[in-house]
Amino acid sequence: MAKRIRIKDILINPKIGEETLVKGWVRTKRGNKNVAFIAINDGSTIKNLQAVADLEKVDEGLLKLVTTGACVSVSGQLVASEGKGQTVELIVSKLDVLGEANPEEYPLQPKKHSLEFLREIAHLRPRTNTFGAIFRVRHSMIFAVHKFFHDKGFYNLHSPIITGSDAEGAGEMFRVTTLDPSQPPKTDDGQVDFSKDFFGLETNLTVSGQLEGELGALALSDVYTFGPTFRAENSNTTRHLAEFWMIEPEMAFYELEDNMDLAEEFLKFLVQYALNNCMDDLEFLNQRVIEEEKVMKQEERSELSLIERLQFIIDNDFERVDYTEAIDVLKNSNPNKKKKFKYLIDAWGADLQSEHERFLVEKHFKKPVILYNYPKSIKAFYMRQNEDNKTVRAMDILFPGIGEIVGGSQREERYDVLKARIKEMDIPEESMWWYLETRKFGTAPHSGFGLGFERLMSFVTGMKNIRDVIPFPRTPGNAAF
RNA sequence: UCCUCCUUAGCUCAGUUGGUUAGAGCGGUUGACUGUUAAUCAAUAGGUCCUUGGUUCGAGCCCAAGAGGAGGAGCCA
Repeated sequence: MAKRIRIKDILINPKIGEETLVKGWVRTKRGNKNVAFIAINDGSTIKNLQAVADLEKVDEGLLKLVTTGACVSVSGQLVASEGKGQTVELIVSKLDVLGEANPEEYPLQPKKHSLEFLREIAHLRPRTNTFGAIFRVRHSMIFAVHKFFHDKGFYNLHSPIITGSDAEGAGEMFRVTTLDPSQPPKTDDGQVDFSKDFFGLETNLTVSGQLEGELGALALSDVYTFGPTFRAENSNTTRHLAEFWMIEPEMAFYELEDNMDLAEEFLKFLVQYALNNCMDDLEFLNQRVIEEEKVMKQEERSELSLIERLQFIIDNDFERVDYTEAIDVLKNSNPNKKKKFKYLIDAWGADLQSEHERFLVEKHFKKPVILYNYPKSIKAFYMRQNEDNKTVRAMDILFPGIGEIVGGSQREERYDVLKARIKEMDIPEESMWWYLETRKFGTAPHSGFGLGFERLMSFVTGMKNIRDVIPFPRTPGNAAF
C-alpha cells in the first residue's frame, strides 16, 4: 500500500505517472454520466486536487456518498490534466469513503457563506478556503515570531497564566478558584477567605506577562513572552477578545528609542515573512477583500489592496510623533476646527480617542505612526518619567484600520521614583514587593512592548473582525466551541 | 456597559398602506448531458416569519418586554 501524500507536496513535486494515495475532504463533485470530477482538499494548501472517476470503473453507490464535506481516500495514477484549471489530476483506481457527510444536513455548501454564519459553526469553519488560509497564515506568523527573536539572541520566557498579582492594572480579570462558589469560606468580617483557596491567596488569569518579563530581562538581558492573555472586560468590538495571544519582549539596557527601533523592525519582519511564505493564501485573502469591498461605497474602500498594504508597511518608515506634536496636529486639524470629532481636542493632556488615532494614521500621516512621550497622568505606573516631570517614555504603534497594535515603554528603573509613583496611584505596595526588589538589587534601564497577536493577524489577513483570525474566539457570552 | 441597526426556507435576502394561499437566488433531491472548474439545463421538496405578550375584524408588517447577531463608543493589545 502506498503512503498517503499531502496535496501540497504533490503540487510542489508532481510525480506524473506514479501511483498516488490522497486523503482529504470533498469540496465539490461535478460530472456527467461518464465521468465524475471530485475536488479534494486536505488543508495542507489552499489548492484542491482533482480526482477523476470513470463511472464504468467506480462503483456508483460508492460515488453517491462522495458529497461536499465527505472524507475520502483516493488512490490512482497522477497524470497531467486534460482540462484547464489545474496542471495535474488523479485518475481514480480505488475510492474509499472514510466519513460520509449527509448533504441534506451538512451546513457548508459550495457557495459563499457569511462570516457571522461561519462563526456559529466554528467547529466546521476551518474547512472553508478562507479559514484554512487564515489558520495557515496564523501558524506561519507564530513561527516567525519565534524565529525573529531567536535569531536576535532573545530567550523565550514562559510567564505564568495563573497569577496572584493584581496590580498590573491592564483590565478586569477572570478569577481562578477551587472554592465552592455557593458556599465559600468566610473571614470574621464576612469577606471570602482566600487563604483557604488552592493557592492560599486570590488568583486570576494573567492580563499581561510584562512584569514577569521584566524579571527575566534583568537577568537574561533580552527575553520575550508569547502566551495567552485574558481580559474580563465586557468589550464588544471588532478588535477585542476575552482570550488573546500577546507577544511581550523585554530588553535590558534598551532606551525608548531602541524599543521603537525593535518594534518597527519586528513588525516589518513579520509582514515580510508572510509575503515570503504564505503567498498562495495571501492571494486568496487579497481576492476575498476585493470581493468584500465591491459592495461598499467608493469612499469606504481601501485605496490599496491587501498585498499592497503589506508591501507598504515594509517600504515605509513609521512616522515617529511626540505626543505634544500630535496634539498640535489634532488641534489644528479640520475635523477639530469644524467640530466633527466627538471628543474635541482643546488642551495638552487629553487622552487620544480612536477617532484621533484614526485621523493621524489614515488622514494626516497616511502611514503607521509611533506616538511617544505621553502625559504621565494617562499612562501606567511602571513607565519611566521624563525630566520634564510631565511625560513618560511610553510609545504606541498605530496601524491603519487596526488602531493600536503595539503598546510599550521604557520602564521606570529608579527605585525611589517607582515607589513614589506606586503610592501616588494607590497601588497596594505590599503585593509589588518582588517587582520593587528588582530596582533595589542591580537595577538597570530597560524597555519592552506588547504586540497583540490577533491584531497583527487582522492586519496581515485583511479580516475586519478579530473573531475571524483565532480558531475559537472568546468574547462576552461566547465560549461554546 | 452605552448608542444604532438587524432577526422571514439549509444559506443569502425580497416582502408595497396592516388584508385572503409566503417569494427569489443559491444549496438539497430526481432526471438530462462525452472533460467539468462555485459546470449547465429541466422538474421538485422545503416555512414555529427569533420568543412572549399586546393593539386590531385581521399582524411577517404596528406597540412593549426578552433572546440572539452586527456595527460604533468606552476599556485596551
